[in-house]
Amino acid sequence: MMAIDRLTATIQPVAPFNFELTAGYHTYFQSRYGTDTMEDGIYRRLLDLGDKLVLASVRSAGTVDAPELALELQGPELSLENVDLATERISWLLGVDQDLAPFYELGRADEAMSGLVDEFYGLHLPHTATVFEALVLAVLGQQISTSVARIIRTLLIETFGPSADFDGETYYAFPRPESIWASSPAELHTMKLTQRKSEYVHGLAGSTLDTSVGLERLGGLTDPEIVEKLTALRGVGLWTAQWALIRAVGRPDALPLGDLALRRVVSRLFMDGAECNDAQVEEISMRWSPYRTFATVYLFSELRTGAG
DNA sequence: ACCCAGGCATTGG
DNA sequence: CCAATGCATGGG
Repeated sequence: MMAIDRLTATIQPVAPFNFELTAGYHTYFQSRYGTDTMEDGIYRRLLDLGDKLVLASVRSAGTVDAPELALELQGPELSLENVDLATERISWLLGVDQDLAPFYELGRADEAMSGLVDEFYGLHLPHTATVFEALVLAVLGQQISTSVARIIRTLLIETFGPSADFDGETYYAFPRPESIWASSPAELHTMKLTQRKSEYVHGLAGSTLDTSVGLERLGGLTDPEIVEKLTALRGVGLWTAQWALIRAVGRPDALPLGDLALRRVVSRLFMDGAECNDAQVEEISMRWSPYRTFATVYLFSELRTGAG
């Protein structure tokens, strides 16, 4: 058995950075959501570095306006290279490099958004580790309640995700596309996915493994180019593509039109509760452009915390 | 027992 | 081109 190393590193996010809110958004403000846990002020995630699995434990070592994160890594024979890569991954997962100031300037212009900016001051936007992860999570969540989606996500992760034990606990990373591809739509169907979604998820694994598609290399493309590429995949519509822009690519001006919950929260906060359609959501959203991603996440934070 | 939930592709007019 | 339909499942 290989020896387990324990190394530490520090991360300095761009201020303001509220660690509890940002990690909490990742876990839907619960102690565990999918691959992520948040307990006793410590955010944990198992990082899949390819050749080894490393458990990252992150806690705040600063304040919202002078933020610092203390990162502890556990894994077999950790090299300095491993530490650098893991630090980079955690920085991306927690969106530490985002500058919230331009969005806050826009957001303070209207009363409702101004309230959210105050309430969630320092919330950065967490990211997924891969585009594949964002797409699969979005597809699983299509049309069903978040509580059902959560059960299915956990089942998929614990069935197909790489796992490792640390201090008597088992941790899971998000399934690799290879594992899903090696499965079958029929097997996925037994895991509470619809037959359709089983085909979508299996197909997404195949597309990710097909390097000519370039799913994990979207960085050089414009938003519309990314949307076009993603919506060409079966199971990926505009809503899913926009969430991928937000969660996986980190683009600042995406908007998941078609989202039922988004319509509801916009209706409540900006239309006196009157029902609204996507066209109205889009019109209202323009006041936050080019930072509609931030606006979207702050609106969803309102839902996830059960506020309002 | 019903109805709905952070959509999507498919089908039929 | 637009409207209607089925989908799996847990919670209200």
